[in-house]
Amino acid sequence: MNRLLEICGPTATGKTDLGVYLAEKLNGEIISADSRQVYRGMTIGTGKEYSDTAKIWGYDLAQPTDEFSVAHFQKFAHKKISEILSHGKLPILVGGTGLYIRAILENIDTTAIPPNELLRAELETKSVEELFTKLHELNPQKALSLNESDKQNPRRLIRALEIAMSNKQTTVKPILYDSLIVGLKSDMSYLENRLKMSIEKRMARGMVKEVTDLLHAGVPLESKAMTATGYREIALFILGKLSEEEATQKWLLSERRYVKRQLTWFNKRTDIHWFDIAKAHYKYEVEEVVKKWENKP
RNA sequence: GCUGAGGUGGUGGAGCGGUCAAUCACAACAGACUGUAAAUCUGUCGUCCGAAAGGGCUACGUAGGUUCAAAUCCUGCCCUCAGCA
Repeated sequence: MNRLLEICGPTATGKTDLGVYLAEKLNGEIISADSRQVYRGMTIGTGKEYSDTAKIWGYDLAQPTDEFSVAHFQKFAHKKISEILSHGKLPILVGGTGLYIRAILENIDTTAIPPNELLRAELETKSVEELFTKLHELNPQKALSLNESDKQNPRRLIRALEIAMSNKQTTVKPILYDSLIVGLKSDMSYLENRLKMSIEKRMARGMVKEVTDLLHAGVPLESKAMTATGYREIALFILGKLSEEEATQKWLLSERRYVKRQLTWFNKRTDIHWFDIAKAHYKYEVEEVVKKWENKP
């Protein structure tokens, strides 16, 4: 089976950095699995990094006002991975968006069913109880499989209904790659420190200008792209609703909360090889593990 | 110094005699996750015992008082803010 190296972990742990390092050593190319780096014009705030030596795919796939979701990513990534493989190189999937990674490694199948905007608009007016009742009528099995949290999550209920009402059949897709998953993390106080520094760096690099440009280009404050951490906060600063100090403070807070959600997601997986980025030579340890995996028949 | 407003849990901020360990929001902590996923949603959240039901203890600036009962009413004191001097 084709090999795929996967590097995951919370934000600001140096995943791309490690990816570039390994790409050089192992003749690989990187694909970013990040739901916000796909947007053009969102560079500083989403932490895009560029390398002269390693190819990085997956940036700037859409306009911030475009519709973009896992399904688009899945299609893109599968295609890109097979291209890289056909050149005899190692594909390295690098990112912090759990669902996107899962869509590739486990090949999520409901992505074949597209959104139905009309239906969504209609369902959005209903209460979660009504949505649940309706789902229970159409697909009792799915309805009963939902946990207490999802039963009260309108977005998930609407999507479940969308699937239940679609006439397209989903087929279980096979797993396509033999993958090694490397995870990067450290303890929270260490990560928080890195977040702080990363925000300072991004501000110095021109985050305010980047957000100003987006606003001038007509990207609405409520748009999905603008929910990326930091963007709304800085936009509010630009609009005079927050001081710079307040804005960066709130930004740090949302980064922190994002990191925790990412860790909740990744910690659940049992197939991740974790490395502590606070350790001086973790890169070499990763390299060793990866090489062993690569040389295995 | 005088006048007015106010001091509530980690924070903002309700409550204005009993149903108050105190609405709500935020933060914190834990969790969910199959086309919005950096999104969305759930649970916990004074403290102690308990698996739970439930129970104990300490709390609404501070010291007293009134009352069967006070975060809520009265008085002194301390502090904060606004206006006048």
